Amino acid sequence: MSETETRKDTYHHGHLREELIRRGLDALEQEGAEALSLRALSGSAGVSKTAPYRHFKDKEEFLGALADEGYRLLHEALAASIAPGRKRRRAETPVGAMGRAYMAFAVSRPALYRLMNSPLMCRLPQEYTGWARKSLMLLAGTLEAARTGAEGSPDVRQAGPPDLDATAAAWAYIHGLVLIRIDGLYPTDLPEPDWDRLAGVVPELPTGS
Amino acid sequence: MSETETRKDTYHHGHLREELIRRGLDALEQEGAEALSLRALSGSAGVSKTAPYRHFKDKEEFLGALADEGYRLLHEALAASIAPGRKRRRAETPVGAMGRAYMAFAVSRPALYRLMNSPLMCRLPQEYTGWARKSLMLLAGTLEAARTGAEGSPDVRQAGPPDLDATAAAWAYIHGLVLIRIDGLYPTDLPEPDWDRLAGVVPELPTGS
DNA sequence: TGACAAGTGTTGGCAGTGTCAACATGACTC
DNA sequence: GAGTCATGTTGACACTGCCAACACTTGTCA
Repeated sequence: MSETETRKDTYHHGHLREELIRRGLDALEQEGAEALSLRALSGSAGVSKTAPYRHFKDKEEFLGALADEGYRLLHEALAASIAPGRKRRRAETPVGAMGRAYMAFAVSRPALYRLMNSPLMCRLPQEYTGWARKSLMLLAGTLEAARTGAEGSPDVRQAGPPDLDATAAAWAYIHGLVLIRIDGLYPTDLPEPDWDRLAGVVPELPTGS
Repeated sequence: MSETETRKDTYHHGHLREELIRRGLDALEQEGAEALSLRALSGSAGVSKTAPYRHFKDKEEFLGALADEGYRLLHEALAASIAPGRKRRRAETPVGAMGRAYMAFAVSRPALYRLMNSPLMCRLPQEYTGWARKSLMLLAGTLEAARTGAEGSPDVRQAGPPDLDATAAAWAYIHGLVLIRIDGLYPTDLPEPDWDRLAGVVPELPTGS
């Protein structure tokens, strides 16, 4: 029996839901999303193959729980990147710092990042998309603070209606950048872009019609 | 028997490979990539479940063939968007026209677009990535022509070494924009961005370190 | 023309998956 | 202490990708 496996000595596991999510996050990066199997996960947790169905309606809902946890971690990382006390690179803007933190998160958990941004998300009930929403709003608030010249910690509540097109554009840029990198889409025989620098310079969208 | 099905009257099908690809592209958009099954495809083509394995090593290679065909179509669409005779919107740049064509392609075949940009691509042998490479180079050439002020049809061969970081940035922007749209990631309770406009204004990357 | 080889399609089978219905166990409540 | 409910188990079904062995057709070359 591998040391990563546990055997339950009681009929009821106790924290199966949490353990499945924890093991799911591990397996995601280890084996990839395609290979992630509820049965295998149950087995390694020491419960029967159908035990997960007491906690999740189906596999999709389980993946939703993983994604939600991913967004919680992402939100944490983004918030930390612009925390007041944090030491900054010279001439680094909050938007740039957040872009780099976003990139770092995705690179550290590529399979989870993919899952978090898969079409599955829009089919999920709201209870699984709370952190996703918060993460996007944190980005929007930071962009808005930069646009209106407000320094310090951004607060989306006081900044008035943000420029949502600009938010979408900045999000698109960093999202695309991250995916091209972690999916290995950039041709390997070309000199590799400086991903980290690019993540730090979120381009400006030409305004107008 | 459905009219979309065929029954072969000879032992050998004759054009099974082509038919599988054609049906695969259809099924991809109809049922989604997750539900795409070689067995079901074989069945609807009127051959046995293992017949595809005479033409493709495994499912991944089949998906690679679909993606390659997708990139051929994308290249076709991008090239048409900047063709000399084509009528242009007022004040539309070649880069903008190409961005809009890129968006239109992805929206018309979202599942195929996702497949074309999945991590699978970097595991594929070169014979399946030719059109992908050509498409990216077409984008790079158009960006380079815009950057150096050359008008008319871009030719990556004569433009000298392109600014690959700028290419990666522009690609990232439009790629991210497309994915956020087709994957339905943008919160539905917020006013929807003007995707088509955004696709037409590829932002400028601040130069320098 | 006829033997042979290569290409293509078929059959049966294996291991693995998600999911369901029926049942078992244990913890919590009155 | 009885009953209820959450949680875990067993067995089964339909489905998948893929493999080995076999069958049919076509083309090649003496």
